[in-house]
Amino acid sequence: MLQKPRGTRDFLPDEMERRRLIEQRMREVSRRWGYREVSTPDFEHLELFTMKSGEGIIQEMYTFEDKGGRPMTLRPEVTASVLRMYVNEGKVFPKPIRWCYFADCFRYERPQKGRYRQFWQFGVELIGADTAGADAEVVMLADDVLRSSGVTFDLRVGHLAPMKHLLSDLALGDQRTVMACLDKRDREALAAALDKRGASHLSDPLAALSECQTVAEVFEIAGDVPERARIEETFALLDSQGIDYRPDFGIARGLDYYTGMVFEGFARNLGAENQIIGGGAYRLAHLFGGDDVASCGFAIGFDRVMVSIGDFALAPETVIGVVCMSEARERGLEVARAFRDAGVRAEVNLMERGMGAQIAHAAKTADFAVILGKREVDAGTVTLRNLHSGEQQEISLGEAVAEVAQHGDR
RNA sequence: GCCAGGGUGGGGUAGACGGUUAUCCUAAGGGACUGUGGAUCCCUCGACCCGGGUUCGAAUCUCGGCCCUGGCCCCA
Repeated sequence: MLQKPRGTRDFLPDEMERRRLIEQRMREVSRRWGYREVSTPDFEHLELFTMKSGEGIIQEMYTFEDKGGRPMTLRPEVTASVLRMYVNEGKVFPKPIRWCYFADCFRYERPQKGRYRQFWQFGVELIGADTAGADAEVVMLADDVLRSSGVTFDLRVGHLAPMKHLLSDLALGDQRTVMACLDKRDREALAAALDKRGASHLSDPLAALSECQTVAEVFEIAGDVPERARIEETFALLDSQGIDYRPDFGIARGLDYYTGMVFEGFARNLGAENQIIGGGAYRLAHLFGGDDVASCGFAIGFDRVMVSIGDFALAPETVIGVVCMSEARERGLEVARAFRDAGVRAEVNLMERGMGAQIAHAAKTADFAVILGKREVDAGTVTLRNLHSGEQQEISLGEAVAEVAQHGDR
């Protein structure tokens, strides 16, 4: 049998409804903060992503040439596209710009728990506000969105400035290597990397930086960095709103374009792939030919959130099954339409089965059966049978619709 | 790319010193039943992941691949 491609998934209706529900909550929370949804192409010029992240990521992407020989790729993430869109057509909008998105992305990686080759991200980008308030808003929104989904998570917020300040004597490439060790919490590799570069004296301060429980401790170690006021203000804003997070100045996020505040979130009940959100302040627009505008955003691994919260019961929906004998087929369509017009999900019989079999089927899939035979057609009535209680009555169509509507959801 | 464990009808499974027509449950479709229920009974549908090898004979042994699950690396 033909299999679906590796790392992809099929979603049955129950799961699709759960996904739509959570997705909708995320959108709704973002909307309330003023973040309006945007959409960008599913594929882009390959160059967009190599400009942002380097050539090395090509092997992780679904790249192809279009029929004109242009190098293209299915998007591996959304931030680059949104910033490209900003440069293309968003520059004239009043700042700050608040956008959100929900989109599937593609990466050619080894699938494992919570990691798929086609996966969905919900994210926001706040463009054009270079302030502590902007940094704090993005973290607070992330917290709000994640809470709305019902996922249980730990949030860690940091800033790159103290770490970079300590590493300022090292070459840029060396800084990156050391920061990667820090990000991974690999103290041995960290010590080795520093030793090799004649910077062993930084080992203890850097390790201590990762362990800091408060912002005050950070500056005892890193000294009075220029970003100090902004960092203190950002964290004070988070504290003032009771956001549940831990300061973590060991977060490096490994990427060149992050410029200041960075944060991550982890689901408590997932395995190796437990990071469900990552974000921070960055500068990208200038790479795509725009102004060097400050931005801040996050991306949530939607599928991991869904894995983390697991299956949950959906709100039941009242369903009626139209049971009709062959002489009532057209009447059955009229009756179904009346229920649909009233907002009720109505399914007509299509199987040319006997009445007993139709009712048996309706009993499995519906809450009410609306029975139509010669008698009802002649009398202009319907027989409404409650499939839970077994009670039934022969009444007018209008009365039946009212009865079902009043019943509400199961 | 690497490591470990797996793969039998749609779902769940039995069968493994190699040997009849591959077991059972469930789901689905039909019938008993042309005006009333999920019961019961009967029938039907439907599987050994793919390919090579060993063998008279492979679901079973062997090799390779694919896929799944988890982990490593990576994680924009």
